Amino acid sequence: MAVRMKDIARDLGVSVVTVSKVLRNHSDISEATRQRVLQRMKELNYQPNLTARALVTGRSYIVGLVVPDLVHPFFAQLAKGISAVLRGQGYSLILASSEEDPELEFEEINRLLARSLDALIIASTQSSAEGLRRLRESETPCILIDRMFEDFPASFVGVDDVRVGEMATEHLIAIGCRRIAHIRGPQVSTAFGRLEGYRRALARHGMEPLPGYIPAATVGDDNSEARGWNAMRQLLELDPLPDGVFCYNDPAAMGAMNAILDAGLRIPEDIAIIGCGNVHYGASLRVPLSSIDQQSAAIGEQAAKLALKLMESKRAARPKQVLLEPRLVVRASTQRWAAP
Amino acid sequence: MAVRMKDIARDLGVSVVTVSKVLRNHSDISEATRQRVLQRMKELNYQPNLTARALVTGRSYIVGLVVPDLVHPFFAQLAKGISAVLRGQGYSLILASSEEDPELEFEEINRLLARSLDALIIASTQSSAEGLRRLRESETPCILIDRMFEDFPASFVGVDDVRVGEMATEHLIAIGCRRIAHIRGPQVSTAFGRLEGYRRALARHGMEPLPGYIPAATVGDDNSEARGWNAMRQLLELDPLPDGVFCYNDPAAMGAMNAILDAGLRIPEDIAIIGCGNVHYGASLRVPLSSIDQQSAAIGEQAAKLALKLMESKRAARPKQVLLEPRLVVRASTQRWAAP
DNA sequence: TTGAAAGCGGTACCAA
DNA sequence: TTGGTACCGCTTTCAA
Repeated sequence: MAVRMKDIARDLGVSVVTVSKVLRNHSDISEATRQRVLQRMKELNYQPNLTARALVTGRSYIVGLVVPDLVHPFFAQLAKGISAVLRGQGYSLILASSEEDPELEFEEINRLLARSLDALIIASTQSSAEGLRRLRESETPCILIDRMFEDFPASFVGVDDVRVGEMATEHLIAIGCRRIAHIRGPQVSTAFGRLEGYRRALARHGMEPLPGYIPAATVGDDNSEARGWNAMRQLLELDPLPDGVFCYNDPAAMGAMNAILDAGLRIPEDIAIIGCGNVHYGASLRVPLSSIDQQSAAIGEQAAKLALKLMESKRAARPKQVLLEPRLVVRASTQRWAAP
Repeated sequence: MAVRMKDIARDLGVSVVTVSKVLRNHSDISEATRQRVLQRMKELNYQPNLTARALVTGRSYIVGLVVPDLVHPFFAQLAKGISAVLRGQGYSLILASSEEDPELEFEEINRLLARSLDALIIASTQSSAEGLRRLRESETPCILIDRMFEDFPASFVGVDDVRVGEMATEHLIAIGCRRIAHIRGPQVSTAFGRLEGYRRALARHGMEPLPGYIPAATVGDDNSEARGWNAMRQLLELDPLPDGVFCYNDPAAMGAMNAILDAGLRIPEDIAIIGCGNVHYGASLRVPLSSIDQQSAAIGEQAAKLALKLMESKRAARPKQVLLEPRLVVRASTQRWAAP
């Protein structure tokens, strides 16, 4: 069994309290005693039981992270960034995946709350903040990432998604596209924002989406790539064909690109494609993919730092919003000259 | 604050013990009392404090997972699979990333042990089992995945890496390659096994690696892709050039492919490439990548099931080995006719 | 400088 | 059927 304070105390003929104080560097312990205790701890390889400590202090040093899909590189990078920052401060990370299912997410949140987390970081899949009510009631510091809710008073870290949509669409316009479609994402703020940005950019240039140019993600497709492929198939039925497509994320863009190439069309000559997320293998694809960088590493880092701040502060700190600026990354899938 | 048993007991004029028994479906509670308690629990939305429960029962319902790199799709899929199986049984998953650093991994293991996990699943980055000594001493059920140690009596789930190496190399031979190089991985069992398989397959056909044909991964490269690129650059300096390369994983293969294409050579006409892992975007690459499927989903699932079994069994169950058979997936990067 | 006692939120055992 | 008591491993308070 594991070594306990009791064991050390017994061995040294001191009390448990004394051992506890040494462990936490209390000043009211004589140097001699301190040394003896430290010595014995080292010998026995003592590790304090964090569960017990959590119970009495109310601080678990555990942070929860809920993401829709771990395999999506964006969320994997996020998790990595968060984990790296927290590790340095002695925190552990409990990970839960919602599989893009609001119901499942709800259950996972409850389970996590039962573990008395010190903070929860979540890219929620809910379409309204209603499902997060219990989370708010628990008063656990909470940080939304990537996807936000207007009516939910929590901190948020993410990119400005309207800017994302504008940036991508403006870029397609700049390279000469005139019939620009948008493969949109599921019912979350990210997708809404990007769609809004797309509309605004078009409007600014006196354009608007042609009928059928905004195919919705098919429900039931198990991943973004399949959704992108299906949505692109729909677009390829249209007349006139789009000459540029802005996809709500990179996996969808990969699916769309495959659909285009399989149909015998060329990228970017016939149809230019831009995605979002800038996944790290984007440069190695059949056609290297232009993308709007979502700053996943920065989001993870900022979210973790914000979590640390919220956990340290005694009183409930005011929610804070961190909006990062997206960045355009141009690769072959949009590399062509502007039409005259 | 959160609702406690004490609150419910007080409200109903019963004892805490009674409440506790209802919660755990003890039979020695009258139906009437049971209903009243359940009723009140629902009203107050009671959630048992898992930390407290863990302290007294010695079961935390937490499983730890340590991987070298979350962003690597193989490990992301693994984590997803494990999490899915455990979720159904009420377990949570604490995730730690070792960043391929044995020292860091050592620290993470210690921290996890302090949380009294019920089991630990680990793709270890240690080059010997020595760093895992404390883990064994703790008697926490432990499951090695992907990478194993001969001299460490723990369960293992993974593919047969010698088979992986043989399969890849045999395939290159079958399509007509005669000068086959191998870009090898870091100092872990996976890499050793694949290298061994490569040698055996060559030997079986009366071949052997030419000098310089097994470039070592450059230390300091921050990821497999960069390693693959650098190693391929070394190979491209050689005379004669290899006409087939087996890479220890897919990211390395992607790096290698980029190096080849950037040098103006063709895949697979000049050099055929095969990787390992079968990452899910492999089909969308510049040249769709042939690969040996490592069964990441199956590994995750099996590891989680094995963990469940070990946790349920009272006495320390004997370590069990699960060796999965790899599968060859042929794509364009090795699609060419055998030489006459 | 040290430690006895109380308690964190539960569960186990046994007596009422 | 119900509940008192002890206890899990640690921290906090306060008296010695």
